[in-house]
Amino acid sequence: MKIATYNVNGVNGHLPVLLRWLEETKPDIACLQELKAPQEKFPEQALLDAGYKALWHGQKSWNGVAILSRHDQPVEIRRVLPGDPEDSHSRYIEASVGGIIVGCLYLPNGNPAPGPKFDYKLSWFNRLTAHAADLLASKQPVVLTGDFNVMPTELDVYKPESWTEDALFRPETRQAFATLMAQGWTDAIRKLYPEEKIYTFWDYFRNAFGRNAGLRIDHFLLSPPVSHRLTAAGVDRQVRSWEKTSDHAPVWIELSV
DNA sequence: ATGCCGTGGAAACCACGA
Repeated sequence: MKIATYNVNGVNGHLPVLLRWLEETKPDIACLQELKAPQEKFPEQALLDAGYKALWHGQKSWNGVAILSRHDQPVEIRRVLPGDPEDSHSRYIEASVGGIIVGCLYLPNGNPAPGPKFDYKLSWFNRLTAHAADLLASKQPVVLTGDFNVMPTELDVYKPESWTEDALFRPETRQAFATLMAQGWTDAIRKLYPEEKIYTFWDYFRNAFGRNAGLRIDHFLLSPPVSHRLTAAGVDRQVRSWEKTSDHAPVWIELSV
């Protein structure tokens, strides 16, 4: 079973690329972030025609997350990260699909830091960590995936020294990620490729993709019952080279059944 | 060192992204 995650940076603006990627790589489950579309403007029919049933939580202009399945309809568990009734951003959706609990997330960017946006990032991270502990305690097979907006280590940044003050790489952010991982999650890419420079995002400008000036910020976190099923993982780098593409590339894992 | 590009929505610019 193949599960993928992809920050599409506008599900309608980049729909042709999304459909081409689904057609070419055929993930069984796909998690999307940055839909940038209100609930009623999600391209449900185009995805159904492509063979995918969807569950989504849209928002006008920004954010927005979705879970797609080639097989059974994803069964919604929640569409809000617990812990803050005032939080109006669509950044989390969770479903039972293919016998796995899939949490699809779009963690706040947090820049500029310090400041209120960075505070929001860290507080969102704390809520995620609290919820992740509950998920682990359930002993269920769980996959937490999406755009974490964190480069966990220097290996995950093309030029670490120029990112130390950035919200994606500040010590507080990396510490928050480390605290989450210490609960017992497995970083799928790092389990299989502990030493390789692997990126999932390249800026649109300064020829970032051509220079491979990238970041690894889209991650797959696997609970113990899932991590022992991991057989392969990778990044669909070629998608980033297509016309009218997202600034992120899809990431995927393969699980034994 | 830097939103230099790109999306979406409103308004012909602005917010936001990493």
